[in-house]
Amino acid sequence: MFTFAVTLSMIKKMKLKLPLSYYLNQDVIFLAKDLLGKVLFTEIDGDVTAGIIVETEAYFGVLDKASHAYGGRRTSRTETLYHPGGVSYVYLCYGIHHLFNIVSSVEDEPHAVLVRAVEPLIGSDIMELRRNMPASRPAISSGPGSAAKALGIDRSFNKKDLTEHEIWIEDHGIRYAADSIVAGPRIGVAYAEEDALLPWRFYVKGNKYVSKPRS
DNA sequence: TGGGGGATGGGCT
DNA sequence: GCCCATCCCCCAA
Repeated sequence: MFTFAVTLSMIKKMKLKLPLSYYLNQDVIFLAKDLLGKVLFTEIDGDVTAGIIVETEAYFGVLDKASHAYGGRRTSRTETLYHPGGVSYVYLCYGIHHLFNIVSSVEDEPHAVLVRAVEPLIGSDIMELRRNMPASRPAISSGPGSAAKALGIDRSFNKKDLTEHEIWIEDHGIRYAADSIVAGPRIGVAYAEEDALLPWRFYVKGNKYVSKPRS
């Protein structure tokens, strides 16, 4: 009986990176759900870290009152959202936290998926240094600000090509049963009026890295 | 040019 | 549960 470990170098040799065509999909609600289980990577000064995406939110472009692009708003910040799918959108929230989004769909259709939590997969030791806490604590990568920080994502990652090698996403074949994916209202978007109630937050039921909405 | 507010998180009570 | 850090964005003027 043989056993073997999947090493980082083996993973790097396989063609697991999601292709540009994946991000051009015009159904951002589908993508937000489909991205659960995909693996988000960064490589910074030779340090590779990666986490399994376990919580996302879809932002439905110009029609979505919760989106930065609502009503077709086009500013220097939101310009990234109008780019064709397959780039990152990173912005500073509350002056402190960097929030990472995946821009999707075609040019001038500013859809995006916010990554709200990841489960550490590769480089937990590096994440511990970035977060200044032990990897045993779910808080290390729970919530959009923490997930981005654990992966070393800051504003310099805005508008990066996700098919390149600074930040990218891979499919490692992780799949969740339909009944273990939960859909519910998005977090922190009360200002979006009726759109605040849309069930466009998706997460893996029971996963300890999924963020806890404040009650 | 000014100021109100935000797709949050951590620490303390 | 409460508090507030901290900075950039954005729109009104």
